[in-house]
Amino acid sequence: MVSDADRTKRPARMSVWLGGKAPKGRKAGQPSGLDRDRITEVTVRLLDTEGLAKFSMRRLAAELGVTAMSLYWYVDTKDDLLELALDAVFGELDLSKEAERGDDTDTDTDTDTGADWRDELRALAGGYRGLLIAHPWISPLIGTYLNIGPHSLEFVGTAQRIVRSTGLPTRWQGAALGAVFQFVYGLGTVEGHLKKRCADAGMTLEEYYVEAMGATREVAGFEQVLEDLDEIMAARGSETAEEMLERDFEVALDLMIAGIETMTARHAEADSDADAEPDESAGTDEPAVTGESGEAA
Amino acid sequence: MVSDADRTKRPARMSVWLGGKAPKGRKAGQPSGLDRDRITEVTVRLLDTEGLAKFSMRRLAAELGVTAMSLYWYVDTKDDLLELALDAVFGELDLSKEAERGDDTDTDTDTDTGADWRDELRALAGGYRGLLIAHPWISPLIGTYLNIGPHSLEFVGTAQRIVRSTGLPTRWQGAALGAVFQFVYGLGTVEGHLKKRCADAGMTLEEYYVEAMGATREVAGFEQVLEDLDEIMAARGSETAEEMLERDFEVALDLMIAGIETMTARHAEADSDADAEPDESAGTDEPAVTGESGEAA
DNA sequence: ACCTGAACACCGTTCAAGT
DNA sequence: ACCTGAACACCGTTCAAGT
Repeated sequence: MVSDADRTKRPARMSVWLGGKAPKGRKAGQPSGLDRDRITEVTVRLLDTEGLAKFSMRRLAAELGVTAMSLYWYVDTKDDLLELALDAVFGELDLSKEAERGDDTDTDTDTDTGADWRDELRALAGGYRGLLIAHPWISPLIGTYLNIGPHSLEFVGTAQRIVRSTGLPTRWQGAALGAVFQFVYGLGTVEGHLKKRCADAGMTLEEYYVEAMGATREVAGFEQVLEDLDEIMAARGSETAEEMLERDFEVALDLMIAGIETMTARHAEADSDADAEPDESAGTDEPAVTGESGEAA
Repeated sequence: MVSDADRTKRPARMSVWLGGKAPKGRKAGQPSGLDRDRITEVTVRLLDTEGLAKFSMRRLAAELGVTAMSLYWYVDTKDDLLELALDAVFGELDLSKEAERGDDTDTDTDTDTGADWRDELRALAGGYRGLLIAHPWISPLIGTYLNIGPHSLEFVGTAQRIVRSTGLPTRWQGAALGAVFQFVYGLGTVEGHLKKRCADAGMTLEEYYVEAMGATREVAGFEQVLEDLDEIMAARGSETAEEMLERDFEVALDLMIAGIETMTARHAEADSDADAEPDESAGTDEPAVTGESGEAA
């Protein structure tokens, strides 16, 4: 668990989304105008401005003009509240660029109908990265919780649908999903922390780099590592650090898209003797999806 | 910061590795037999067995048979201690399969000399994944700290060297490094948490999946997501959950290796008119390396 | 139905004091 | 040089009590 909520023993429900207390409040009769939505909203705002480490039930209560204990009327534990905040943030994703949820699973499974899935993948990955950068605190939460709120599931569902439409054999789709979204998760995590630290220190990204590289230089015996970095910095021309990060992200995505295409093609030519569809789904070895939505989220 | 150490204001050094107090202790004159190495060692053990959330200076002190305040003789803050523990764990990596650190940068830059870099990449990525699974607590730390301890830098240096030997144009190498190791970071993070949660709940991975999927089923409106998972589970045959994860990891790596090969080939044919080396390094747009070792680590 | 005060069992860290 | 006790300013959560 991310918070220290485990200091006390408790029935240990797996997630807020499973049979916890009903979302109390709704009718406007509340003395303090509190309800789950409002609490969640302010939680997100506080986490954005002050970070996960400084967030506390007492701090939140103060912000809402109420005692810390009042919050426990609406929420069982701090962890529950963090789960709510996490899913709320996933709601910011604009999934409109993606196909609507269809009832039939067989619509998009053709090998290479248009370049659509590439753009969809780039859009979704970009949105996810944006979330991780705008709200750095979600990163540890994603790793920790089951992540089965409605908005998170919508995201995972969209990702699944896109990967299904790549033409990649079914038994590799789980791996492709993991490759792309775990990469974005890792990158977004680092970028999020990086930008937060810059903001907190009142530095630009450029200034931070100089500082960090100077720091690394003080650790003896690793001149080679530094040399490589210097080379890259020197050669980057007029690009800002921001642009470098952006471009690296896109190149990495291109690399994975190329990988998906190549492996799809390899598979197609491997059974070109049969005229079976490249994604015949039954096989002795199917790909794993971790079940953990963190896998895709 | 990962710990609550920021509750007090402090000069805010960037890392333990930079001009902190010298690693006290060494001579055997200590009344309690304490020194940095021993403290770090026990810290790692406690983090492994009880997790980051339960780790505290007081708990550690108790384990060492000493008051919490004694620790501050050897270490400035809890964060410093966590940085030490993090780097210690990177020391477990066996980097022997990789080429020795060479002084000349031009040795391995040929386009495609042997299949070596593929195996090296798989070995290093596998080792990193193993670390994240064996010590789930390092994941948030990697995202948080500068990560410039000697063992971490050794790891980053090795990763750089491998990517340099792929034949990929220099301006894409940063992205490739990010793609592979951020992916492993993301995957390892989720797998680490997953296995820890299973262990804590006394469940097998299989049991946990059933539980988690049943849980997801309770959230109305996402039958499609579940259907896909069911399909995958049904088709996986005799494979254990463990084996599924393992194979997904390897397929994802294959996918990225295929991506690197494809992009290298594309680049080579793009300037096949000139006989320039594919990694001529100067360009208007060089790839970024975040400077943050978290980028590769 | 909703909110509070006091209390419990914790934190990281400082500081003056001991040996 | 190394370690301690007491203290400060915090935590999440419980529980009995208020309105």
